[in-house]
Amino acid sequence: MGIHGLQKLINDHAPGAITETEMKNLFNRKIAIDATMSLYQFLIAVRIGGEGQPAAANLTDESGETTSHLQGLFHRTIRMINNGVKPCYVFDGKPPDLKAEELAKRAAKREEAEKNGKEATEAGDTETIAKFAKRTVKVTRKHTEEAKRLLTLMGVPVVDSPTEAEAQCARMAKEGLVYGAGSEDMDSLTFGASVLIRHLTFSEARKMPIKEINLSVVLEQLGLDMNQFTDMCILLGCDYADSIKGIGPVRAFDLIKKHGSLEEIIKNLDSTKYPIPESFDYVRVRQLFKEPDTLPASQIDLKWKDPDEEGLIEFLVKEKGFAEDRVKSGIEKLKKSRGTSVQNRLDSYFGAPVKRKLEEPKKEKGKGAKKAKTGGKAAASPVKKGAGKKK
DNA sequence: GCTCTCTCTGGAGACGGG
DNA sequence: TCCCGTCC
DNA sequence: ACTTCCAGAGAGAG
Repeated sequence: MGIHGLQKLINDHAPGAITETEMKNLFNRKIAIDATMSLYQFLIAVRIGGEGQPAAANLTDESGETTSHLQGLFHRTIRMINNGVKPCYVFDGKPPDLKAEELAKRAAKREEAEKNGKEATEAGDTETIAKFAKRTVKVTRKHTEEAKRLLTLMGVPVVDSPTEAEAQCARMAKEGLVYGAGSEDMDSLTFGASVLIRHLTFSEARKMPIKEINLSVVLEQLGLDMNQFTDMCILLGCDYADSIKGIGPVRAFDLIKKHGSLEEIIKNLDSTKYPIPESFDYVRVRQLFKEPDTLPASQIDLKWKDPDEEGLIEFLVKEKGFAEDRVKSGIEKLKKSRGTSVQNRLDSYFGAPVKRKLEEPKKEKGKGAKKAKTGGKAAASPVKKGAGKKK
């Protein structure tokens, strides 16, 4: 997924488009997130390492149904909301035709893995079973429905995209419905997202910084318009077409600057030196990036609500076997964060004074590590960040 | 010297008790 | 603050 | 998608 080498090209030629943001810059920001990608990650990652464990070592409820996606989604979403972010999750619809080839490849791979897994099961080879389990991971309709139910109970809006969620997120950002698209995929920019936010899954300070990439600055600093940028992305290599051997980031950028469009580039390219691959239907790919089948902002209504406490207990604790105290503490974080966010919005609307009573130093029980969000702007920058950096 | 390709490396969810 | 067992 | 994938860094080929 993504555009090959685009991150580096932007690093090199449009560094001003990249901002390392702090959490406060995302406070009250609405961000559209590809839900399917997130669920996939959780299904892959949230597992019990299986020495002697049964094969599919996901977290499960009593009846053996997987709950890894719910566990991951619940906590990650709480984390974001707890930091003032307003996430909405966008779900995939039908994939575009141009992706059929790519999807067929993936399906074949999965089938092969399933076959191997089955043979291992018959042989009772638990190690091999576990090995192939991760390759057969697939986000099912059931996972999706459960994720939507959970998010709705949490008061988080969900959006159904007609086609690719990534394209829908981009359009929502483009049309100003949200601040940006939260994704690791650079093709968000090719789909026209005004702002792409990478490494949003901030795990406190121990992880990578959050990076914002601003599309208009990218275009400005590269000296390209959006059509030229799109053509360059196709040249770099995307999910929907093969790339041309021998054309990398440097030549792609050069060529688009020189000729302005793929038509002109191909016309002027030495085809013996750089043969055009057969499946290089750049006209259709260009069209797909430019006008993907997505909903306009006017047809989407985003509302963040208070969590349904009873509903969450019923779903997560009674049906899915989550620990009640953990779910309750999660709900408390949601309620508290929402209160803060509403309060803050009213404050800024009415020009309220700085003084507030929300200065509880303990954001979590017992852990004073995080800076208490005092009302004043005491320049309370967490200075102690770059601690254990040994390398 | 420049550019692409190859190879190697490291990291890949989140929580929380100790 | 980090490590690592656990989350379900 | 961890028996993989990706990004970054450095070496080497054209």
